[in-house]
Amino acid sequence: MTIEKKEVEQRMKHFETVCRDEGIKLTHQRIEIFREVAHTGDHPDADQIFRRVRDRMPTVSLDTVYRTLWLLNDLGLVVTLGSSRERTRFDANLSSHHHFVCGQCGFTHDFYSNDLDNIRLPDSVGTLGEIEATHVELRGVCRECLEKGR
Amino acid sequence: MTIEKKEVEQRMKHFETVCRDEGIKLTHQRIEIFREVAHTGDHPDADQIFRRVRDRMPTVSLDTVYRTLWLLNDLGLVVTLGSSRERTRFDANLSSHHHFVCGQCGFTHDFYSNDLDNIRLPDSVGTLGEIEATHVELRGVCRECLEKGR
DNA sequence: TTTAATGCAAAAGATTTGCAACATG
DNA sequence: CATGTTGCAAATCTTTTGCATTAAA
Repeated sequence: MTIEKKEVEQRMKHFETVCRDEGIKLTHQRIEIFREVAHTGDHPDADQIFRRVRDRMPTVSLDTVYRTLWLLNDLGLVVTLGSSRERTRFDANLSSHHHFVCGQCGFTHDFYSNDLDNIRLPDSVGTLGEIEATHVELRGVCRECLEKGR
Repeated sequence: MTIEKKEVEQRMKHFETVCRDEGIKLTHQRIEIFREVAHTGDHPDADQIFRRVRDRMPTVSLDTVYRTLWLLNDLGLVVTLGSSRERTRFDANLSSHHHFVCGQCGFTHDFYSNDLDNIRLPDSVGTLGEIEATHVELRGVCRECLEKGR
């Protein structure tokens, strides 16, 4: 799943702006690593990102990829997903979206829904703290696995 | 957070029934490990469970704890939570509930809501696959962290 | 008694860190 | 030029595995 060129450019611009504002140096490595995450919608993990970036930039190291990804996460430029047992995966899609997770193959598909973005929460949650984001996660079996299973 | 005695007993009963039905041996270790998860509501990780069980059963080993927890998970007796960067945590609360996760301290509070259990999903998700469970995750900052921050 | 489960110790992964060399602003 | 960043290699931390011993049914 590839992100539209226009969207990728927008994400790159935003990334550069945030780095400048924060006094973070724009190194080749960081640019290529962010570009890699920004232009895919398939939630790669650190190792996958490492391999893909290495194709274009053979000297890059895995630990730089890790350091950069967590930096991007701290800067709010990427988000992590992936539950406990699997590796951490990264996503540069910052617009409000929800997830359908296949319990069989682990694949996570994004989906959008205005209704879900605006769910009404029970008053009781106000006691727990301040809510910043609401995220719906559907667990199930994806079409591909359903077909394989039969 | 401690679970009511009655509820714990119910969980233990269910655990024993499932094990018998599946031909899984009811060893001391398994009983104590499940009891430990069943009687707490604070989502402990494998190591915490190990330490707590070891207090009562000094010979238990960490790998047995892991093996048992994943077995319980496969049997549908516990559920895992905890996102990528943190250790896997375990929960024996099987009734439909949702989570409030504090982005600061990582603490996950359970909460209940009939409305959320029955959210209406957009038709489009039908194309993704078969949905088994809907789970709402709220991200924010918990009361404790809010107070510390100020 | 038979088969599955445990404990131990060692292995395997994934991720992180210290430090000298290097590139960015 | 000063400082932050990288690459390397080694360390760390969590989780898993092989195997001989032990315990449940």
